[in-house]
Amino acid sequence: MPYSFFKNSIRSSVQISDSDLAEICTFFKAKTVNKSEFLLEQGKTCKFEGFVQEGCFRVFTIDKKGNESTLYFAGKGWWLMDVDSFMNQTPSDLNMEALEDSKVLIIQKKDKEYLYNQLPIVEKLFRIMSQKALIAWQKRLIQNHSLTAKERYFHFIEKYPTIASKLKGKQISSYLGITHEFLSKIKNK
Amino acid sequence: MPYSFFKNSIRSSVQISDSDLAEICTFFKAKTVNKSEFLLEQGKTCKFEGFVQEGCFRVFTIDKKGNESTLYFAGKGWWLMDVDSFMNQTPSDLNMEALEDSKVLIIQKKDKEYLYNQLPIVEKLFRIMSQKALIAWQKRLIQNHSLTAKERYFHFIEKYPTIASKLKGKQISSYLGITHEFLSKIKNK
DNA sequence: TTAATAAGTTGAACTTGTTCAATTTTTTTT
DNA sequence: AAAAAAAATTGAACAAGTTCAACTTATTAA
Repeated sequence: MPYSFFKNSIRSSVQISDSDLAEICTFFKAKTVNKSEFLLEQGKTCKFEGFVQEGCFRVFTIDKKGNESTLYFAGKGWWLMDVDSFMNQTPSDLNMEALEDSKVLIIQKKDKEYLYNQLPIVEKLFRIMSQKALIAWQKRLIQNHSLTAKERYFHFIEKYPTIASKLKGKQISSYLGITHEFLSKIKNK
Repeated sequence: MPYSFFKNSIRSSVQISDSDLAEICTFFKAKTVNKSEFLLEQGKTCKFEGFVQEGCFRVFTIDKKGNESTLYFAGKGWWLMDVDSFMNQTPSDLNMEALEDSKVLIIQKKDKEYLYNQLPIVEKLFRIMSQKALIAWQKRLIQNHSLTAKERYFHFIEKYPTIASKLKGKQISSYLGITHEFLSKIKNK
C-alpha cells in the first residue's frame, strides 16, 4: 500500500469517502528524487504539486544579491508546492532540492484542475491546507519580529528535531535569516 | 447597492453566478466600526470573518515582552480574518483596530459553515484567496531576509501609498519589525 | 587513500539597528 | 485656547548581527 500514508495525511485534514480518496490517488504518480537533485528550479514554470513520502527537501530562493533564503524544509508528510508559479504559470522563484534520496507523489497541473472541477472535496482539502499554512507563515513572521536569532534557532531545533538533525548549518542559517558564521557563534556558547 | 463593491471583489477571484453571489451576500451584514474601536481583541475567540468596505484596520499582536507586531493593514477591499482562531475556535492572538471610521461586512462562523456546505464555489473562493495570501506571506518573509530596514520601508510606502499615508510611524515600524526611533532616523536622511 | 572540495570555527573590525532619555511637534481633550 | 496626551525627533552609548579572512575539520571524488 504505497498510498496509505498519503491517504492518512489527507484524512487528517478532511472527511472524505474511500472512493473519492481512491480516485484522487490515481492522479498522483510516484517519483524518486535523489540527494542533491532538484524537483524544481528557479526560472522554470511549476506544473506540478508534490507530497513527500520519504526523505527531505529544502525549498529556497536566491535573491539578486546572490543570498539564499530558505522558505521551508519538507520532510515526510509535507507538501511541495510553488503556489504562485503553479497558479499563475509564471517562472518560479523557488528551488526544491532533495537533501537525501527521496520519494514524492506528484500530480500534474491539468490533473489537479480536473480534480478541482470533479471533486468539490478537493477544493475543501486545499482550502484547509492553505489556511493551515497561512497560520504557520503568520506565526513565523511574528517570531522573526519578536525573537532574537538565538531564540529562533533553539525554537527551530526544538520544533523540528528530526529535520534539523539532517541539515547543514548553512541551510539552517538561511532559514533563520542570519549568516552561517553567526549561527556557528550561537551554537558555541 | 451596498454590495456591488463586495461582489466585484469576489468576481475578481472566481467565476460565480449572480444567484450564488446573491445568496452569499445575504449572510454578510454591514457593521460600522469607529476609529480606535476594536473588531477583535487578543484573548477572545474569533467567530466572524469581515470584508472592509470603507476605512482601514490594523491587525496586530502584542507579544510576551509587550512589543506590538503588525501583521497587516486592511484597507478597502481587504479581508479581516483570524484564520487560526476562527478555524480552531481558540483564543485569538490578534487585535483588529479601526484606524479611521470604517464599514465592514461581517459573516458569522455558523453562516460561513453553512455556505461551505451549501455552495462549493465558496470553498473554491476561499481556497484561491488563501493561496493568494500565502504567496504574499512567503514574499514578505523573503523580503525580511533579503532587504534592510530602509529598503523595506521604501518598498512598503511604494506598494501601499494610500494606506501608508494614513499611518503613524509607530504603526509602520511595527509592521517592518523595527523601532519607531529607527524608522524616524531612516526618514530623516 | 590522497587530493580536492565543502562545511564549520574563530577573531577583529564594521554596520545595522536598539535602548534610553531629553526635547520638540502634533493631536486630542477640556 | 489652553492644557494634556500622544507622536516624532535626536543623540549618545550599546547590543546584535555582518563581513572578511584565516584556519580547522569533515565529506566527497579521483
